[in-house]
Amino acid sequence: MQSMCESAKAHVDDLLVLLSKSKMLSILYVMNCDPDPMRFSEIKKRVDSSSTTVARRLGELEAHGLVTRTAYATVPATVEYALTRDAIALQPSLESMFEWVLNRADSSL
Amino acid sequence: MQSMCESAKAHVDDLLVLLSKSKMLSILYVMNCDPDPMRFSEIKKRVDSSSTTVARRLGELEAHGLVTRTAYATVPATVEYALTRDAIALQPSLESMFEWVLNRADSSL
DNA sequence: TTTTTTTGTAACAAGGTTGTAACCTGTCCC
DNA sequence: GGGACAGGTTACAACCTTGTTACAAAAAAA
Repeated sequence: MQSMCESAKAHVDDLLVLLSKSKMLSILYVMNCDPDPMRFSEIKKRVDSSSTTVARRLGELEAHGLVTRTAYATVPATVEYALTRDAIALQPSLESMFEWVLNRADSSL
Repeated sequence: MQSMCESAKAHVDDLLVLLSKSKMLSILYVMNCDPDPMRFSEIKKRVDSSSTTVARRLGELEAHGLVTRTAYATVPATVEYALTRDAIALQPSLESMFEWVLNRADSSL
């Protein structure tokens, strides 16, 4: 953590801060569960959070190149979010982390 | 996320909130890197955070049964923290997540 | 005409979180 | 007596983050 060059450390911190934001792991997880692009309302429903927070998180993910946003000129508007290749590379970690979480939640009942 | 019984959902949320707290992933990661128990000052130095935050995080981890705290009556006091078996089970996920993070930080230089 | 739908944004108050600085315990050493 | 050390705790101000509410747009349905 402390033994790297300054800029690498900054990038690592940046990513850890990103991943540690509320609902971030959940969003990445639900998007990973389903390989198809997902609509805003579907993500919001699955992670069970406010529009504001979901919109903020998706914006942050897009800014970091982890999701793409595609808007269609339908009525009413349709917007699809998809994970980028980089984000998909995170899939195995997320899956095993959630497996651990679910396991632990189960055994604590 | 939304399709489970209420209490399981609460436990999952609880764990996700825990893991999403600042420096939490870093603490678990540095403790995983080295299999030996680790002292407070060593953890603090490696994750580069304030005593207050490190103490709070370690307390939360202990409350969740993810670390054990052992105090020795040396002079001055020595306290060692160790991951529990449960926390060690999270190791593979953390390792591959950090690998992804480091990779990504590297390529963005 | 009014309502409904999707996908957001803006403002704001309430609450949560952080680091800093000060302090503490207990013993050894000067 | 006065440090120094490890491992914290406490108080507090500053900052960050959250949800809520209101609003938007455009067309189709009631």
